[in-house]
Amino acid sequence: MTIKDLSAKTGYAVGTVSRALNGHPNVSEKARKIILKAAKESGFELNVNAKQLKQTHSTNILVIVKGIRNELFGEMVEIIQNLIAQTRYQLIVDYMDEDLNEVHRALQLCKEKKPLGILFLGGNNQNFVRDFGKIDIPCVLVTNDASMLQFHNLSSVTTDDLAAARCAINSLIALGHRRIAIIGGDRTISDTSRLRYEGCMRAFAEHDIEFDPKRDYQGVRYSCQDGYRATQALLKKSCQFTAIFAIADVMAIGAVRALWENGLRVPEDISVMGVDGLPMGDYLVPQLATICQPVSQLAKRSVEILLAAIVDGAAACHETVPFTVLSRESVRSIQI
Amino acid sequence: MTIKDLSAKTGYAVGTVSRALNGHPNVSEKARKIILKAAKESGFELNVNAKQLKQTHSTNILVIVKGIRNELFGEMVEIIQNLIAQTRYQLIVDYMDEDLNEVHRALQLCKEKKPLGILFLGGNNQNFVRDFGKIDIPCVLVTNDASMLQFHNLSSVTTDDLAAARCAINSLIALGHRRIAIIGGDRTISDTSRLRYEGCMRAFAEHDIEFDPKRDYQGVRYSCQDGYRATQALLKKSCQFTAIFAIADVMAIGAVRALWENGLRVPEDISVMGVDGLPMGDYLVPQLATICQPVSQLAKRSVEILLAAIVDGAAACHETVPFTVLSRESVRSIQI
DNA sequence: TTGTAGGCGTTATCAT
DNA sequence: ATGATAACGCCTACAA
Repeated sequence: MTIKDLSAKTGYAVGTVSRALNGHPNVSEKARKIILKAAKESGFELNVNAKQLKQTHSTNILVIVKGIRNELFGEMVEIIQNLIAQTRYQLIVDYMDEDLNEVHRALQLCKEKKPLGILFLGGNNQNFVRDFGKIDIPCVLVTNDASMLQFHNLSSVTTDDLAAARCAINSLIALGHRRIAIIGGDRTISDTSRLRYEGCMRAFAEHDIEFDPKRDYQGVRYSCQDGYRATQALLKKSCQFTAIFAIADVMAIGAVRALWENGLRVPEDISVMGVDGLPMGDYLVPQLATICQPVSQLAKRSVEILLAAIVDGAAACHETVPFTVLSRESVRSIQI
Repeated sequence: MTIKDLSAKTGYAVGTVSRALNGHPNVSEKARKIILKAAKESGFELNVNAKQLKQTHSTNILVIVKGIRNELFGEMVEIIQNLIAQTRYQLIVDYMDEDLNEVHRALQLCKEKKPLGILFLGGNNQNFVRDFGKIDIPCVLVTNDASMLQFHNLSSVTTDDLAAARCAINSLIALGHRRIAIIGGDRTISDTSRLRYEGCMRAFAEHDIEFDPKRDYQGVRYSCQDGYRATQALLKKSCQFTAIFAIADVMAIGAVRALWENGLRVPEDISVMGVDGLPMGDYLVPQLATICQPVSQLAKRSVEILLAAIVDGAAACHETVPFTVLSRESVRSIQI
């Protein structure tokens, strides 16, 4: 079943059929009705490949999600879906492995889907430096700052990772903590990990607190298990710290367990703080203190910025949306 | 950049270029080398649309994942990736919304990608009953039993949801529990929810335990928040139960919190058991008792069955892989 | 082994 | 408003 068959069936030429099916103007109400009815009756669907092969531009907006397992991205995709559904554009969501190059993927999908713009959820600045030049449609990098990259068509919307970590540490310091252990990520791979580490160091420096990374820092992957192991390692080296700051909630969850197994209670003996604001954190015992990324705002601003660029040709811009400190049960004051 | 350009560049005809690029036989070693080199140098990539438009069959295997948020599926996709990577096939993963029709989606993707077979991760039997007849390639439905459907090209690999729930209840009964509250899902929508509920009823019946669904059952959605709310509702009606069985770990997590807020400790006052075997369950305090789905086995058998059908034309079959009871800290014996 | 040419189903550009 | 027709980039007979 092709538009040719539909053309034969209705008596209209293929061109008219195509226009009717695509909602183009210059089709009489009568023709449109007849053609749409015939299409529906025969269960006809446009051949995507042929369509995309021929089309020079679409009304597609592309979201490339790097890291399927990231819960925040799941939430954001949903919000973006809803936002785009209210426009005349179509959203295409593409999930890809964390270890592949998202810019290559984007390039490929540009050829294939001819999108008007791209939203990158997660990404590695290095990949952008190398290959983004070949992309010429408006893009927004979400959760990674791209202001340094200076591409005229690449915006970014982020929370200030450095400030967030600094704020977390500061809030612990304000509660009287001086020896704070840190569970981080791989700073050589992840910009976020690097910035959060940097933020911690900044906070320590501001309060003249000496921090010994050899003793009080572990760099691991984003998982409960790694948070657990990191904490075991920290405890083995020294258990003089009064708080742990983990740069991801899942790590913090593992940390709480490890502490518990070593006879240390949270927050009575040790305070624990995470980052992300996972919905689940609210339901743990104790509730997990965390720095909450404003997921819906990130999504909203990203879409707005992308649409402005697509519709009005707005220039690239780089925005920061504010985080919030959720000081919940897993931290306590040790002020005298 | 098209194969025409490549043809001009290398002096070979487009036909030869196409054959070389696709690893077809009847291309001289010399030609292949020259063409591949030219392609690499110019960063050439085949136009997917044109290719798929023309192709009558591919070496694609398709995975349709229904429910992005399901953590188990995330794990399974990874395993499937690795398994397929060792074959001569290419894996295409498609994530779709929980509330859309996966068989429609499959039909669409069949036209577009011309896959040799499909793996459905999650799915609703009703959708299959209605529309699966139009699909004529081997398929495997994972985590939903399709034996009743009797399609010659639809296999299924499942854990026995009914038996799993029955086993969970039985294990609680064995520990001395008689009044067990249940947090379930929507039985009208989800086969899994229905079967698990059924399993619970079976266990109660076998032990001559009366179960009052009005009092001790709540049907909600799969989330911490819903588990929390369901538990609040249960407690409001009666707090005579000694255990809660939640048909998903995330619900169980919410339940623990709700109990705690009502001054009830787990497992001292109330035992809590979930289903799924989320990795995180191991790191909670208390560790969450659960029925563990054998994710890697589900994935492995599914792939094996699909490949057997594709390669050898093996008949459809319906397999059950065994679950395991993880009796962890969140349950305790109340035997006298 | 290599070249040639037709066609996949659609959109887009003309002309009507 | 509609019709005819030329691409889009590739694959695949078939011919050489």
